[in-house]
Amino acid sequence: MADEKQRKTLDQRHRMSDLERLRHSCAHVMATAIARLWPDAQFAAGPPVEGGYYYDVELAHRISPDDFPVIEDEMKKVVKENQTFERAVVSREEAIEMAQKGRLAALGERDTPSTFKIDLLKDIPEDEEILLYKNGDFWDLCAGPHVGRTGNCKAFKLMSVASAFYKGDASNPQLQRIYGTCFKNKTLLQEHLERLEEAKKRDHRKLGREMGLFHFDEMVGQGLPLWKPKGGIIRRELQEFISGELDKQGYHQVFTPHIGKLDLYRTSGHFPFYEESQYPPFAEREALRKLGDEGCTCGELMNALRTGEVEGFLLKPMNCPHHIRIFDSDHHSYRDLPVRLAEFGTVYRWEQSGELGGLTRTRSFTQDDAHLFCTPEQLGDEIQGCLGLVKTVFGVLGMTEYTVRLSLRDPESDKYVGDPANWDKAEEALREAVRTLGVDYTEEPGEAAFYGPKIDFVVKDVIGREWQLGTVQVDYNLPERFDLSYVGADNRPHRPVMIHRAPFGSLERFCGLLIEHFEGKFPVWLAPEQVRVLPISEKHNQYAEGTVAALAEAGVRVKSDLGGDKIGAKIRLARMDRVPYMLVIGAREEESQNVSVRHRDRDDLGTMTLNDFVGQVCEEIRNRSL
RNA sequence: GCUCAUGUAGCUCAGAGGUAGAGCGCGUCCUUGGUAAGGACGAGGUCGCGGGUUCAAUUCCCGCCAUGAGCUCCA
Repeated sequence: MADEKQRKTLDQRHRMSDLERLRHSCAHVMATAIARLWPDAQFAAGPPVEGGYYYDVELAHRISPDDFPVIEDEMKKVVKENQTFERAVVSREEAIEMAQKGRLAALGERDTPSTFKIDLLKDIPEDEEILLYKNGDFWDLCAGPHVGRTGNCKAFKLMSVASAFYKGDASNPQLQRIYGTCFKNKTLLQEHLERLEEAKKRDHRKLGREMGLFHFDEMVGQGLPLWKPKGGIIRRELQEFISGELDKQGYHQVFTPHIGKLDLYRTSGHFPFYEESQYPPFAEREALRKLGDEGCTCGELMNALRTGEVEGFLLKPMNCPHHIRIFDSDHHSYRDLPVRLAEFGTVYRWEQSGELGGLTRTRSFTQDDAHLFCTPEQLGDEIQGCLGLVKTVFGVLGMTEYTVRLSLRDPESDKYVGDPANWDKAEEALREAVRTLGVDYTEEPGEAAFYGPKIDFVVKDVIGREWQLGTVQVDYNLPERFDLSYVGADNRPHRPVMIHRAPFGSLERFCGLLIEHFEGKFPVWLAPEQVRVLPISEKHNQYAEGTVAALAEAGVRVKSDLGGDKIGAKIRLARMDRVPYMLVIGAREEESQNVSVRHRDRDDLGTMTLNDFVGQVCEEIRNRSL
């Protein structure tokens, strides 16, 4: 697996774009500057990444953003010196000798060897040649390629410093990772920095607070979102939208408790296998009392829960076991299949504290979950149905910026359960379905769940992080573990295949990305407040209230601003609240029984009768127009 | 979970070893104004929580909690 990844990066290096080549070269310029400032620096890897580059360094001095100007000044000198990037092919022995003398990723020989470079050398396959690059006195182990001269790195900036485990392994030491970016010229760099600033304004955490959509409360707990009334409206609208689609596609909605007996999860295999990422189980009161009387320790209690000696309950980390028990509560003939059970199911997972963030990663979240039980023959059609649903959902919301990932098993690994022949069938069924979908997709070997392959829809957030939203997963494992069966045409029992699917994935995460996608400017059907009525003076408050009543009667979410502000201020406020429609009401409107319509983005839409406006807005809501 | 940073009014932030300030928001009053900010006055803070150093801590030190970035993880 590590080799696989290593190989991939190597491949990518040889296929670098011009910009990546420039950024990769800038990483060397930065390393040169750091080596001048701190000669004891030990460098690991320094590749280009989306938006820039980084270089990992081990250094006694803790680099902070305060050091950036100093490093950048030194980098400017290196750029000004306009050193040539020279490529050298050396023997393995020569490379190792240089590394032993501390000569790699350094400006001269040192007392200490270039430890990380020695280790990286070991990872280069025997049949591959060893490449070094040098600029000035700075030699580095590097497959390249690079730009011609350091003078090409004209427009760069150091962005941030963080830490990263060496080779991405949490058991390895942590290095300081310094991020920078580089562009062909200063204008492009400036534009990039402005884009980043703009993007931050769309951050769902910022907008969520400003717009009063959700709240995280220290007293409630980390990663446990509270949906406020306005966010609640968005969530409810999304659920109603999905429910409508489910009805069309022959799903049955079910409701299940938020907890289940540990035995349920022992059978599914999730306990104690995923114990570390679950809220701890709780024992029955009687059992606790008895163990307490016996002077049992917490450790002993946990062990007893693990072995099943003491029965306990778990907050549900997923909905599948409950749905499986619903399926299994009836006898099924092949004529009944597929059975499609759906639920907006809230699940609880003990995510690592450092992983939590806004709505995108939480400890309680609600999946728009469903489990389909079908015959092996039905699998292909059912997958296509699921993918179609995901595509429909994304389409209605205008989310076109997604990538599709087909996650397959790693044929080398033994972590996967089930019959390889079934895996082949499932992978082929998914591949076939995603092709039919007509979108670009990437195949990712080794990314499958342990119980089956899957297709994920992935969307980026404002700072470029990728998040999995919609997912369709094939599962041969759980039907086996729960010994599910249906009666076939041959009157004999057969094992159904299960599909797990969720178009949104998690409502929390989806809403987070949706907020960023719309910049808080939701389409009318989703907007918490759809229309605001703005009387020009208090003389028209009564007519305004009548207008509000008429809209509310028609099912429109409407409010009025009856305060003493001037109309300009009221408009400003409504726009900042991102209300789609504003109705300006004054003497002229009251006289003619009309309303003046203004849109948050399209400005003045002219005057029309209240009835016409109600008709238009209701139509827009009904169609879920964008 | 790890590394680093941050935590001051509802929000955005300034500040200094001697118990606090701005803008916005909020409240009251004046203004009744035609398409992105009318005016006056006022209320609001145990300076995240708990220890320590000090005559004195919101400020310095330690621990915890929370948030952010990155890494690791994600059934």
